[in-house]
Amino acid sequence: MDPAILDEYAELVAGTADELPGEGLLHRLVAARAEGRPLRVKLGIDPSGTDLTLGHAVVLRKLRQFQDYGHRAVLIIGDFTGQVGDPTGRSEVRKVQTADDTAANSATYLDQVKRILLDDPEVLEVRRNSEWLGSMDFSQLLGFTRMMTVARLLERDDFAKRYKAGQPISLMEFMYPLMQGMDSVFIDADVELGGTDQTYNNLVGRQLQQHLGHDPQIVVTVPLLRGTDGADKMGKSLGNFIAIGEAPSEQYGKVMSISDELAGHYAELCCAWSRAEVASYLERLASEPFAAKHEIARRIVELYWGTSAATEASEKWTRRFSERTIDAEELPAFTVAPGSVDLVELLVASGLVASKGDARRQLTQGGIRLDGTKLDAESQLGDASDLDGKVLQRGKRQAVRLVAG
RNA sequence: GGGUCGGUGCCCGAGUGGCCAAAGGGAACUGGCUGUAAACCAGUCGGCGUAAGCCUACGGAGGUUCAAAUCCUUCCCGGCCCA
Repeated sequence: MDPAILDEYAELVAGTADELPGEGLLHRLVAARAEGRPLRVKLGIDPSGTDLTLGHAVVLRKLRQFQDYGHRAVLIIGDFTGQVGDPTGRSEVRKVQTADDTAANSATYLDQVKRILLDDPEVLEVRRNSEWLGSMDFSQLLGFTRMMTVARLLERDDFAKRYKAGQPISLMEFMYPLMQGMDSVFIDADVELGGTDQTYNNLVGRQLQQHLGHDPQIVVTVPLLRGTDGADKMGKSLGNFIAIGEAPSEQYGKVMSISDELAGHYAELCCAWSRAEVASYLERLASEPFAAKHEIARRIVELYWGTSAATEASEKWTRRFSERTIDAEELPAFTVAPGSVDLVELLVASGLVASKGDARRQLTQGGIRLDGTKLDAESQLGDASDLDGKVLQRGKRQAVRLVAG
């Protein structure tokens, strides 16, 4: 066998969680090569939110890798299925979205997706599943429903739990995996990518294709990226995310604050590195963790904002946190009303503390600094004009630049 | 439809007339140590007040009582069992 194909295969499955069936991708690569065609690699996205995070980026990067090898990414915007809502991992019936919601969301999604994928019609095909699902008639639908059994649908963990617990499962939700599978049929997918939480849905696609006598798609899943807290998967609702559109210094700082152990995980999933690069990174991480964290922070910022932004973010970080000098220009400004200033009230007004009680607590504990000098509850600030340009800080991370009003 | 158990602070969870802003754990925040890592140690963790204290809070609304998260009525929501 052509060693180049083996190598391509190895890169494509690097950092993935599962390949079903095992080595299926390799065989499909070989077959496609023999036919002189690229693979059609499907990824469905659910237009339910707006900001893409590094978590979403994992699977998009994997898709991009396929593009880099000349395969065709078929991105499916679930504008139709989005109105149903993916029941995956849900313990209750989900609210439906309106067509307007999904339309607005998918536009912002696409903008962001194109920061990762190659936006070239040769290797990118964007489809909306309303295209085929929206106009399907009832008899056609029944044709598909015959290919799936209730028992199999009930195997799904979340459905099984809900069923057992006597919680409602709407018939509409029940149809969801089937709809996702139909997408694979309609766009004729060779491969479907997804997070490990999508394994079941993706396998349904295989089953439908098989019933119709098509070559069933290979299912490749990627691990779910853990959030910056290292505990749960990265998610917007958990507040443990890094958005791909976030400012360079924010991204840099957030990456620096993750645990060492997580850095390896991010290196594999967020950096678009080859196997060899990841391996050598892991070595550096073990011997020189701090430097290695800088390296990964830099890499991630670079991917979304470019080299010079990454350099700048890195320098800023060092000034701020290693040398402990605060670059006032970078901080949000807070305008102090003229006249004499009450410290506690200023802290509350600036949003650094949650309440006056909180302000006093922080003062007692030495958490408040003005231009680097610790303040206490007795500290007098004088007049607003004396504060102009000074930096008021809570703890290590939160600070505002004061401006006399 | 019947029975039964339950709904407590960001989350889990104890409390079953006063000693309850409510045990304990987790999360979070601050300090120390550090590499804005982890681990560890210390403090804080409803609001207002320097404080005494006041206010808000134990699913909702009423009531009993000097006093209710705790008792009663009613309503809403959930689990389990039966039909």
